[in-house]
Amino acid sequence: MGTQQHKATYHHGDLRRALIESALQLLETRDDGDVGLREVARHTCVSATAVYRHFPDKAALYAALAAEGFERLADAQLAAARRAREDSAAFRASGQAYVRFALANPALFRLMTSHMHRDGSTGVLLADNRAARLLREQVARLMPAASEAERAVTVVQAWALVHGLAVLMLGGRIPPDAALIEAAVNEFRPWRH
Amino acid sequence: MGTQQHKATYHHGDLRRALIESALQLLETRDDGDVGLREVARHTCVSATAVYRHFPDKAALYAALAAEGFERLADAQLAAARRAREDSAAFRASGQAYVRFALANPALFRLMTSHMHRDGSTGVLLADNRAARLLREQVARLMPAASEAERAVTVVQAWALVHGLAVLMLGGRIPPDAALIEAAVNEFRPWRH
DNA sequence: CCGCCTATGTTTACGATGTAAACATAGGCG
DNA sequence: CGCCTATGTTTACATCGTAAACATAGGCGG
Repeated sequence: MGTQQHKATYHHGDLRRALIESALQLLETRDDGDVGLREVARHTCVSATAVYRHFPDKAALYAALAAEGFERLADAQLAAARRAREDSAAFRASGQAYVRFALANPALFRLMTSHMHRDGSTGVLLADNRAARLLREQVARLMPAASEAERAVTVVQAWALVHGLAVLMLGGRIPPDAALIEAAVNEFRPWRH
Repeated sequence: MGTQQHKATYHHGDLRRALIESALQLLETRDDGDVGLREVARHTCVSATAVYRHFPDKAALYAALAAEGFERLADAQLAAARRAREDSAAFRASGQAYVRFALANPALFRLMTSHMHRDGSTGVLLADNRAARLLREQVARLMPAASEAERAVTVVQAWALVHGLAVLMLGGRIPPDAALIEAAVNEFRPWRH
């Protein structure tokens, strides 16, 4: 079955990491973002309460998973942006990458966004900021003449657009069509007046 | 305590309705969209399993709540649209109403969108379609010269924009600022080329 | 008007979950 | 070498969703 192996020693080498990867692995088999504490413990061949040696509670596990997810999302966006050889193309590419990431990792994406852990203690905001920083830089490059406030609004618009696309497509309220993603993202060009 | 009263008779007058309203009432006290079957039953002064006489399972209750929520959302948008005396103003007003509804009813909105019941048996899609229909009509009026495909893309963009705004603000990733809502929604005018 | 039938609630029960507390062991540091 | 602490296990409990068996109320046929 899909369980991990090793566990040769009583003391697991790095259980924290193993738990996170078990959970991520389990998330790929689902479409809702619910993993279950005991479930990931089982999948890691470890006692249910062993999780509590590495995470204070379920929310903390989720926070770690979300952090990992945000890292991967930012990586995907940066990679897509780098593949483009023009600023506006890079902007659009990273936007499309956002939506594609959500569609490719539905459960993980849902966990990142739906189970929003409001406490600022986790690394989530930092990871999130990597993507946010890229977005701000892109907008600044595309709208050099605009005021800071105008750019801020554009940042919010762009983020909301791709996030809304992702969520609506994941929820089945909009067809998860690749062409539609392209069209909806590419038509967004607020810096032309 | 916040519990309902009556229950004079053994047979509740209209328990189904009472359960739904208890649940909606409970949702107002939360910010995550989780109500709990037993919790609703308790709040209605009724046995836990009585719920199953009116809903096959928890998902069905959620579907009913979501349906109710979508009705209210559509009402809010239609009302906002009617208050405007110009087409583009109505369009913007109903968009802002969408976001404001989400911020005013965080738990209900989250229940509607996050716990997406994929089965098409419920009335959710119908209610949802009331708002979707309004949106399509508005876009058609605003872009009379555009092709059907262009309009479809604009519909998706507009929907994604307000939905993304709502979700990101609810998640605390964007400040839930009234001025920001206005700016982000009003700057969206894709029918000008 | 009476008695049964069915719709509607209740009780009890079961498995699963998140988590606290007490216990066990392994491996590094004195 | 022996203890101490970090890490994992066992046991236990409250809660949850839900199934099954039971109870009652109130309308309908006689």
